[in-house]
Amino acid sequence: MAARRPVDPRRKPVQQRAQETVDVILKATAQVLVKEGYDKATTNRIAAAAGVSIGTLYQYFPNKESLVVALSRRHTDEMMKLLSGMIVDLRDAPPRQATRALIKAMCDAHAVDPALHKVLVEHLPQATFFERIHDVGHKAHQIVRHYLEAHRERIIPQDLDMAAFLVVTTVEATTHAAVLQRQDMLLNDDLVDQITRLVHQYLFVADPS
Amino acid sequence: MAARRPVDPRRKPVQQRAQETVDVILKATAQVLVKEGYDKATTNRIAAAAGVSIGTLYQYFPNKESLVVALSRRHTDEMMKLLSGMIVDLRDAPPRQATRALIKAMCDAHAVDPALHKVLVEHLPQATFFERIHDVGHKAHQIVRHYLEAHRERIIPQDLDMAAFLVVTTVEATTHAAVLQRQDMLLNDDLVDQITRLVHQYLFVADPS
Amino acid sequence: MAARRPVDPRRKPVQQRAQETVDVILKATAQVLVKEGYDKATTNRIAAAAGVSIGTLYQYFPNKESLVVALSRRHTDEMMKLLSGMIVDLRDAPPRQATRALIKAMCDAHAVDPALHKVLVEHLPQATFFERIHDVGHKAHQIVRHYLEAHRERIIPQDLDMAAFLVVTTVEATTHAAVLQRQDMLLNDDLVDQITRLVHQYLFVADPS
Amino acid sequence: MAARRPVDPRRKPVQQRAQETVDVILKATAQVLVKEGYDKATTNRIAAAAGVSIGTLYQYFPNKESLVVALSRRHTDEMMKLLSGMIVDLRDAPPRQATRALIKAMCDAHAVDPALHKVLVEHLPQATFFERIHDVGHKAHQIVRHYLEAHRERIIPQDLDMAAFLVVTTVEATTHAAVLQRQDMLLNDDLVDQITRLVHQYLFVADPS
DNA sequence: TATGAATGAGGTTTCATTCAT
DNA sequence: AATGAATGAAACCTCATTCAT
Repeated sequence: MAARRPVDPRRKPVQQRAQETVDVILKATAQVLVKEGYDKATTNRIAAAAGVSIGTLYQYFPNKESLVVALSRRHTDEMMKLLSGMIVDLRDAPPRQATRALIKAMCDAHAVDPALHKVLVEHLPQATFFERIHDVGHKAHQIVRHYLEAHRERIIPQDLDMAAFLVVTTVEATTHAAVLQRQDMLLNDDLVDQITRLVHQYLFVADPS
Repeated sequence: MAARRPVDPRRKPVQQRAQETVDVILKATAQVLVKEGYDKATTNRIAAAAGVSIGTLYQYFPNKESLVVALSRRHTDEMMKLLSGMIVDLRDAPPRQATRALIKAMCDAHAVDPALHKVLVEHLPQATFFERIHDVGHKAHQIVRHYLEAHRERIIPQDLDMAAFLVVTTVEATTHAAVLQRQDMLLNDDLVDQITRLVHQYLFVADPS
Repeated sequence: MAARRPVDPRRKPVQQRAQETVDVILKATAQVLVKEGYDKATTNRIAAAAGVSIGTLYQYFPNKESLVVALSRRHTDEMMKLLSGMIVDLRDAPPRQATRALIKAMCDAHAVDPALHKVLVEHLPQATFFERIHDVGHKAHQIVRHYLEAHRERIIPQDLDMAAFLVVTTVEATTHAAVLQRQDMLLNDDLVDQITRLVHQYLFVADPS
Repeated sequence: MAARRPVDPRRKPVQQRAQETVDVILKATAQVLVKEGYDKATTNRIAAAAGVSIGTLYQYFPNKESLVVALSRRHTDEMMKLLSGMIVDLRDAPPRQATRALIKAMCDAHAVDPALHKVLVEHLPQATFFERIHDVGHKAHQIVRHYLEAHRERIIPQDLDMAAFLVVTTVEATTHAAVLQRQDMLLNDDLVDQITRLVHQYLFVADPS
């Protein structure tokens, strides 16, 4: 097994100014990643975009990977925050509202920075990848799984694990694709309504709710 | 607009031996891409894996990108062939069979070489990407769209374009994810059954079929 | 038209040390060009001769051609400086002195670094070539042309343009050849005297001066 | 000293067809050298231009240099032929006619293939260079030198060697430059007249001839 | 004799990273 | 803390040349 390289920030910025520098560097990283693509995102270009010297960049990040990892942490933290709100709402909500809440939350989460999300998903090395980005999917899977178990009596599919897998995959893919390719569909609630019906009819027995 | 670099093969192999060499190089490209990842897939490594000299590689491919493009053409051609079979089956099939056929075909298409498919999807430059890989999705979208229009009277969703988008995205994402992450689910027909029901209930009014 | 590659220096050195490095690299370029010839003057060899790493060389020059172009700019600037001095001397000088001044200036200009001059003249791509090196000849042509017009009444040839062409070509070729092949002839003033008479008798009607 | 590589043709073509092949290859070499420049004149490109395979080219020429050398031999042979005619004419001609003949011959010689001449002069390695191309200048120098000695009593310059150097350099440079840059001047005899007077007045004491 | 596939040394160039200032 | 000059391994790619067919 290859030796893992350090990915943690090199030094904790304590001063106000230093914290701002880190912020500027990460913002520049995101911008360059999205605008120029992963291959063109060299450390020198990022430093230039941030308006700091390459030396300064290496004061805070020991290598290029650590930059991307730090950025992905920030990004997934934001997505997670939105999904966490959902957990609370979901707990005891009736099926249709729960489904809607899941989809809404997924839309919001993917709307944080869809282009950056795409680049990060595609280019983070697998290890780091699972560690952070896939957490979003993984967390969603667990939430859904628990919900299904709690409402087992109303659920059509027998295999709850497979059902959770299908639901999460479907919701994630459709919201992600919509955000990336069909932003026009997000202007009103039609798309959310449709996905809701797609999932709801699959999961739940007919119900007057 | 940035100048596009050439991606077309440099010289058509005329001798038998040369055709074999091209084949060996592309097979090595696929292997290295999958096993080592895009960034580690250097032309020298590919040439070594193919057992030819670096010069031989450049006899047939003008640059690294052209290698990947040629490989993606082969790959998408194979996927397309499987999807094309579907068109015929779909034409006049009743809803449930048509849905099943779509999902089966998608599963088969993604099963061609899922790991390679993932690398190609993630790393092909956008322009080339849309030209070939996305063709698969695009073609599927059109097939489904036509089918929905032909059976409009039985379809629940009003917006057929959105419906086609949701169905294709869902089927593609779930089959792709299953192939990549949950190959255990593909051993029997359970997953296909589930996806079929997911899509069928969404699209079609209840029917004794 | 083929796309021109960049030839301008990549980064303006701001620190003292960097300016010295650029200087060292250009000096090494000249040395290697002269001693080894154009084809053997690889960037690696130049970097080695300069005692810097290949990466340092590419910090300041985006490609090999830009190195040669920068060097030719330096070289022609020096030659031009010497010719510019001539303009002043020539203005109102009587024929014989003017002729002598022209030849002297040409000798001095070609003596700057004759071996380098030869390599540059022979290998610079045409576009760049005309832009800089040929400027020397072009400038000389215009100076002579103006002088001839100003003294038309004493000039034998009718076609002043052709006369200027002949004079400049002759003076340039003879001084250049002398500097390159017959440096012994430059030890005293004999050669300059001879060229002076060659040109003077051709241009001017007999005169007691 | 570096070991000299063979430059002689590898095998004397004996059959009719083989002789034609050699001819085609050399013509292609000249064409590519002139149209594409020395650097772009690769052996593969030359073979392609000649319509033969690279292997065939190497049947007749052991390496690239030998190609260029063979071409330069052909070229200088043609130029020499034109100059040789001059020798006879010159022998006992009176000064003005002799001068004119020299200049005419030089014009003719440089008109053989001026663009090719330029490429060859600039790129042939020095050793080969002096051996063949400079022979033209050298031969001209000797002819002129002999003529001057034979007519010493009418010659103004004392140093006949220097005079011959000046005359040959001047005539060569002006005819060469005219052929390359000012072909319009060659349409009538004006230029030849002017060069003739330039040289004649320099060399010879006034004479009623 | 002719072919063209194959070779690989060696060229140009990039970019993550270090370190003296 | 910040700078930016310097590094060099390693990437991409070319082209003179060989050799099996």
